[in-house]
Amino acid sequence: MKMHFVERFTQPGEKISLYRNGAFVDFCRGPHVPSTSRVKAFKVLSLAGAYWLGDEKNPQLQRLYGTAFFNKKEMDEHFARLEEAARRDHRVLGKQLDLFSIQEIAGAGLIFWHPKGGIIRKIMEDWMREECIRRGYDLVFTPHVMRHELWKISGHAGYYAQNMYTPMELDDADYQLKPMNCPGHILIYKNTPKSYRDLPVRLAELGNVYRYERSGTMHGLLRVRGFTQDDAHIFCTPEQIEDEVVACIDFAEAVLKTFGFAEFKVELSTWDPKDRKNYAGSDDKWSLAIDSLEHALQRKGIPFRTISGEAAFYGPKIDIKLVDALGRLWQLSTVQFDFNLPARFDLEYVGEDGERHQPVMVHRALFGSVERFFGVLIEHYAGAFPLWLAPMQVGLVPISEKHIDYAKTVQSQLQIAGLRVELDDRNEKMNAKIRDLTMQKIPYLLVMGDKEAAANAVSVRTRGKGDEGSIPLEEFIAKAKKLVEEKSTYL
RNA sequence: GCUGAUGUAGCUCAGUGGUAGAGCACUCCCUUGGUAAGGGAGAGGUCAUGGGUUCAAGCCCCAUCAUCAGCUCCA
Repeated sequence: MKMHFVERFTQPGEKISLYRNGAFVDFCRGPHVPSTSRVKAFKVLSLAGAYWLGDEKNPQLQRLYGTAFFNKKEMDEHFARLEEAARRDHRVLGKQLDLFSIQEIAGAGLIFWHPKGGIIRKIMEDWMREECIRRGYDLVFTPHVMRHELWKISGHAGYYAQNMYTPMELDDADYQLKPMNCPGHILIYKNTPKSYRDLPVRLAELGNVYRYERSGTMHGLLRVRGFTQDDAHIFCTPEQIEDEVVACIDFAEAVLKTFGFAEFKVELSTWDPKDRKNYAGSDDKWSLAIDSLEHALQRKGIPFRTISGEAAFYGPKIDIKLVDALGRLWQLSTVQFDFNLPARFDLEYVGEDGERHQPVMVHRALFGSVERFFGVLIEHYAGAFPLWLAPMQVGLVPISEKHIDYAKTVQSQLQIAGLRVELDDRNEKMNAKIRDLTMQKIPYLLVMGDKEAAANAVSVRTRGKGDEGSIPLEEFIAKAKKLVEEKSTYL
C-alpha cells in the first residue's frame, strides 16, 4: 500500500518525508507526533471497511478508527458530546415519543408519520404554506406519477435514471414516480402563454418525491426513499433574478429563525470555467447568474464561502447549512439556478419588445425535505419541542379519581382555547402520572386536587422548571395562548 | 451497493443443541395518593423470512430482508 504512494510521489523534484517513532519509520506527508509519549489519552472507536483511495470500485481495506487527545479531560469532553448526540438521536426519540416509524413490511426508507409526528408536520406545513402565500407564491399540486416521456424531455430519464423507481406499465404508456417536482411546475407554467407582466411566476408545492437510494445509505428521517420537498420554482426575467434571490434568502432566514435555529453558514457553489464542457447554458448566463447570487448575498450582508466547481451542471447555487444545538452542520435549504430545463422545455414569455424570450428559472427548497428537517428539529430540541410545536402541549394530572370531573372541565376549556391536551385519568398515583408525562417531554403539566377545583385554578409544573404553584385557569390559558402565538422557544 | 455486526413479547434486553424468560408498557383487582415509578393477578411470542444439518434448532450452516457502524452517494 505504501509502495503505491512511494511510486506516485517520488517523481524527480518532488519532496517526500519520512517520520520516525522509535524503531517505526513511516513514509507519510505527516505530521506525526514527535513522540507517542505526547498522547496522554486515546481510545479505539470502531472497525469498518473503507475503499482503497476512497473509490468504491477498488477493494476494501479494514480501517481501525481511534482518537487521541493531549489529556484525559479533552477526551472525556469529546465522548460526552458523542453521548449527548446519541441521547438526542431522532430515531430513538421518534420511538420514545411515538412520532414516526419505518416498517420493514412496507419497505426501507419509507416514513410513517404517527399522530404526534403528524401534528408537528401539519404545523410545519401550514406555516410554510401561509408564508408562501404572504410572499407572493402560488400553491400548486402535481401528480406523483407521470409518463416516462416527460422524464425523457426533462432529462431525468437519462442523467437521473439510477435514482428513479423503475417505470410501471399501464395501457400503452410507462409511468414513473417523480424524483423531483420541477417538470410538473414547468408544465403548469407552459399551459398558458406568459407575458413579462406575469413574471415572476412563483409556483410552490409540498411535493412528495421518490428516489431510489442504495440499500446501505438510509438513515432514519435524514436519508429516505420517499420524502416531501417544500419545493418552489420561480420563473423570471434576468433583471428580476437578484431581487428574487434576496427574497429567497430572506425566506430561508425566516424559516430557520422561526424553528429555533440561530446560526447558519452560507456557501456559494459556482462552476469551474476551466471545465466548460461539463456545464449547460451560455457563458453570459453563468456569469449573470453567479453575479446575481453574489450581489444578493452582499446586499443581505451575509458572509459566505465561494466554492468553485461545486455547482450543478445546470446552474450555480446557494446552500444554507444550519447549525444545531450541538454545533453540527445540516444542509437543508438550497437556492439553485437552472439553465437546463427552460431550454429543454422551450419555456418562453413575451417581452416588452413583443419578442419571445426564455425565462430564467430558480429552484428553491427551504426545509429541503420535510422529513429531514423534522429529524434535525427532533435532535435540535432533543424532543422537548417549543410550545407551538409540541404534539401534547398540556398534560392534566388529577390527584385522585375524585378530581377527574374537574380535570375534564379544564380539558374542555383548554381545547376550546385551541390547546392540545392529554388527560391522564389512569388509576395511578399522581407521582407516576407526573413521571410518565414528564418523560413525554410535555411543556406543561397541570396538577389539580381539591384546592384547585374549589378555586377554578391549576397547579402548574413547567418542563425543566418543576412545580410553580397554583394560578387561576384563565391566567394559564392566556399565558399559553400568548406563547403559542409568539412561537416562543421559552416556557 | 460494499465491509463488519445485529434481528427473541408493544419497548429495552437475557437465553450458546433438549418444555421460550425478565423489567417496563397493556388488562383486571386492591389502593384515592399533593409534584419523577404504591401493591397484586392476568394476558401477550411463526424466536426477521425461506431453506439446510440434527433424534432434536431461538442457538449450527446457506440465502434473502431489515437495522446499526462505516465506506460511497445525496434533500
